[in-house]
Amino acid sequence: MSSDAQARSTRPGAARPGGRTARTRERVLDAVTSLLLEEGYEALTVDAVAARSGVHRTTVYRRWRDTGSLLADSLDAAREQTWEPPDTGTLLGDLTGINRQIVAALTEDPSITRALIAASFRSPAAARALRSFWEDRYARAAVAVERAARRGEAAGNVDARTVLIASCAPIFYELAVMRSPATEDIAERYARAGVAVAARRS
Amino acid sequence: MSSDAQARSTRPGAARPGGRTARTRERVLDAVTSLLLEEGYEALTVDAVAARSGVHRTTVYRRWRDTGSLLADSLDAAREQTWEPPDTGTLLGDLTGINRQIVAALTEDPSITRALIAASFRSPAAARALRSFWEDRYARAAVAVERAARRGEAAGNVDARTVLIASCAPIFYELAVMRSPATEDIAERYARAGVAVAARRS
DNA sequence: TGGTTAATGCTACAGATGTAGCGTTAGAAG
DNA sequence: CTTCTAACGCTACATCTGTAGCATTAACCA
Repeated sequence: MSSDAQARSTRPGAARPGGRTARTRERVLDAVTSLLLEEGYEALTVDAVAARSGVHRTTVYRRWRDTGSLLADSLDAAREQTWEPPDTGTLLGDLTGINRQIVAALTEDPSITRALIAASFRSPAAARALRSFWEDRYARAAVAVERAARRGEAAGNVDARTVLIASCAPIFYELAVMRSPATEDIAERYARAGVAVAARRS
Repeated sequence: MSSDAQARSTRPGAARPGGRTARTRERVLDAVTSLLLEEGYEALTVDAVAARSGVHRTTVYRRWRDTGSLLADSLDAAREQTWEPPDTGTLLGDLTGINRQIVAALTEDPSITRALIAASFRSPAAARALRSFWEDRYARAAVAVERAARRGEAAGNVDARTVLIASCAPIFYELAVMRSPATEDIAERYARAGVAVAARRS
């Protein structure tokens, strides 16, 4: 399910998905990923993508509208659908593991996750992609909270998403919004916050 | 202390702060605030600010460099330095009150806070202003956690900033990053997360 | 009061965003 | 193999960003 599948139902690519259209799409998205890796998000301009892909810039604008859509579609194409949360035997361990992945995603260079967040403020398509990606992650990670409840680490009536947000949101906030330097313990510190929320009976 | 005071020590405004320089600054910052209120953040272009203020666009670029700096300087000029956290008698009440203020700031239209976050991804000056503003708020709000510790609601050795981030970060995350719709209970829900973190002995 | 020069005004330029109109090419169907 | 037309290529345009160089104005000091 592509992030602009709806758009493509009335825009280029719907009536003739074969041959040239698919080739254009592949060349453009390849250019996006290579540009991101080699030059970073600042260099991801429509002009640069067009030049590198050999596809004309007006065609890129017609099909993707802005760099946020390009980024969203590129991530969408490369997305692994098999992510599962770690299962370490304790809620603290599971949440710490998830947080470590987020820390890594936000501090790597170039950080696609940070690029997507930045793009989301200018591009509705990027905002939708960001939101759906993480909502999917939280839905998949809910099982970690349910396991904790069965072990007695979490209250039975606790909302899994609230626990996960309590654990993850401070990581996004510190590293992506406030750009605080990443400390060694940040993943575990806020995982403990998630544990505290889970344990609290409401 | 202005957000680009350092810049102005070597750039326009340092040697001749009187008369014309001050007038130019005032006219430009007035144009920024009125543009923000009337047209929103998307309309806040250097060209529009220059046109409205009557100051030439190259002068705006010379003194502020980008719209993020304009925004940061404008906020800085209007900033009230007297904020204090609510004192309701319970930690939950205090944190809920703080969160309600953040919810209001992020959902009002136009939201200057959201505009500043958006700008921070493109403008170092805006990023600095955002960070310093909220660090100041957390420092001032720490007293609420200390009061809670004296009442026995919080562990004595708990880090106040961690509690505040646990309470506030999910609000920023949901409303500013993920753009989830604001629910009625969101302020209190994550204030409870802060309370849980505070109560937990570490 | 006049001289110095900081600060501003102005023109020009290079690059990026995003759109409009029209010509061209190549899938898809008969 | 021919026809139709979706998708693409191309040119042109308007707007915005950000910078460079030079002319002009007005603050500040002697």
